[in-house]
Amino acid sequence: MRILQLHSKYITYKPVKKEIAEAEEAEKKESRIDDVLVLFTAVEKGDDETVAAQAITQVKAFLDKLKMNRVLIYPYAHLSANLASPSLALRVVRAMERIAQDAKIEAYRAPFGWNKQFTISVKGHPLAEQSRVILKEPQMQEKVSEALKAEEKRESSWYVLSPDGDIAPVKDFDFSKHKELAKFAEYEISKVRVSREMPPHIKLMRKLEIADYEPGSDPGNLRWYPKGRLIKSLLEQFVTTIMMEYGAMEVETPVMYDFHHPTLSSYLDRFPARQYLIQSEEKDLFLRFAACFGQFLILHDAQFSYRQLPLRMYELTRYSFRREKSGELAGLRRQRAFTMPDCHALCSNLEQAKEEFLERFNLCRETLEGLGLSRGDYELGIRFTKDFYETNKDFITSLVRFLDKPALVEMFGEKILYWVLKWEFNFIDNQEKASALSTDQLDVENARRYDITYVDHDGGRQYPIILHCSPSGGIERCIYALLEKAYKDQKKGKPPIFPLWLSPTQIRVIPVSDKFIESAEEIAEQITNHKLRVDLDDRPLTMQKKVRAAEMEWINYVVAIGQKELDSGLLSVRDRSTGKIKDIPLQEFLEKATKEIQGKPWRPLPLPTRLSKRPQFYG
RNA sequence: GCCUCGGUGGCCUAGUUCGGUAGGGCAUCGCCUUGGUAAGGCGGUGGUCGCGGGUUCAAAUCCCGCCCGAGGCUCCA
Repeated sequence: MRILQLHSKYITYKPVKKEIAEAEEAEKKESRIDDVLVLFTAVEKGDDETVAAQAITQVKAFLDKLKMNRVLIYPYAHLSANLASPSLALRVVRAMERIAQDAKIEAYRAPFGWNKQFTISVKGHPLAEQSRVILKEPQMQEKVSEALKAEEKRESSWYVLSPDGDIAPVKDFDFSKHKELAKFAEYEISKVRVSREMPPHIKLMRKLEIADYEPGSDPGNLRWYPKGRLIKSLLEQFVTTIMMEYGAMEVETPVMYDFHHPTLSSYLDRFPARQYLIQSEEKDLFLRFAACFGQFLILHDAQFSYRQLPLRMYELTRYSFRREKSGELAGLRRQRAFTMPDCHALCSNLEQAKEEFLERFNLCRETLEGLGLSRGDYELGIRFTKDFYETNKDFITSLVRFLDKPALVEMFGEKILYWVLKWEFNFIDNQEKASALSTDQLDVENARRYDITYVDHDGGRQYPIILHCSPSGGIERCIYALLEKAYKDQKKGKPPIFPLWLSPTQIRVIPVSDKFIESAEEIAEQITNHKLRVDLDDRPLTMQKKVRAAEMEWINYVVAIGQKELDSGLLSVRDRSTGKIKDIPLQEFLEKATKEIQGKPWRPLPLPTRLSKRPQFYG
């Protein structure tokens, strides 16, 4: 028996004419049923009442889950090429109706054997559309055991792996010195959280005029204000530079792909509900959710041999699209359109892959360090198959040793996805939720799927091992982590602050009265010449108020200009990180600030230098 | 998508229990003040109380539907 099950707002149907001699008697009149689970049902050879009962049991379970109780059994032959005889089929659908009514389900049935006209409105939630195949008992057992096996495979167990190689089940590990790891384990394993607050970073992303929700778009597609665009752009530039230095070749690939492309569709079949779909002329297209597609298609067509391996390819995807469920979207933590650096490396064999993997692990650590997240700010999660661990213990432990703190481990009985080893750096936020930043995977499957081959020593074709890495994770998510970290600092009594290189305004010059605006402007110009982002508060406000405004914007250095400075030649610099005011010569201050941002990308101030000329985007 | 809670000038918020002229603070604009490191003073503009419908003499307030947000569930390359 095959059932196409549709949770519908309503269905209307009207018998038009009898199709077969055995058709039931029915009136040619339209029926309408609201809020109903429609079961388009095809009865196949070998089905009987036990199959009908089995079908209703499954449907009942589903109804309970959706808290509804109304079904329409709609005989629909087109689902199967192996139909039962009409007389048997009629018997079976009648049995379904009866069994359903016995189970206290409000059951309706469309007449059998008629050509019917119908209109249906299907609800949009993920469970609304399902198909079922129900087989007779003996075959079913086989099916069930297969399903069970699949279930077993999916089962994983949790451990903590220490730098010395000790691996202990999570319940036996002493977390007293590893509070953040405990939170991570809690989140990953039990996923129990209670929070009624708005995530702090969402308030901050608005208050600091970084980004905001865009009501004119789809949820999870953000608008970026000038300051946010600057921060994001600096991070993008930073990560891209690291990738180029690592030896990756930067490419750019399309954001949309043919839904029916032979190679892509097999990959896509595994994530049918998660894409944005668009139509153009006759084509069905989907928006990419990572850079894999474009890079793999390039690599499929490219010519290369073992001599060019490892081969590294990189793209900063602006954007990657994932149509996450609306309830899962949260500010800068998770969007439907996000920016992800994605780097693949093709390796000739496991040995080379392992070496490459370690190099990238270190690179990821440096990347996070550079953007202001140190070892203490994230937790390592490692996932692998049992087999892979058994044969590569030292290698896996070496990852943990690199970071020099225990990692949470998820071990799988068998390979269920395309990778055998994967790790992530996870940031734990103020609500004790964990989000992956950097990640790398060791993929032993997709080269075959995409038919990516290299020429080996002997001239034969080989499938490479593919590593998939995002050195920083989503760029938006990096900003989320920085904001949440700042909020953590604030709770501890430290001033929240950005690393200097990421601050939209690094230095603010405040004239103590408007007599000094001109002198302040001259100072500001000198600072700008040193590639520092400086602005000037020329508004007719009191000095105190301007200082307050600067502090609320998280500006790293505030420089006051008045008669005193002009006389002494020293600058009066307020340092946000310490709250102290120091009088130092301009040159010395410039050297200090320049040193602080050494080696990091720079972009000019994204707003008018004079505050009086600026719009207010929020608040 | 489901369940729960919420939505009041650009921002924060009082008022909703028990229906009766929407009130305050910040920001913005104007005037006074020209200042020394986290809020100087006075005055003005700005709201069909998320949207649509209903009940009522009367709705921010009660009822229904929808939109948006948060939390939970589910899902998560």
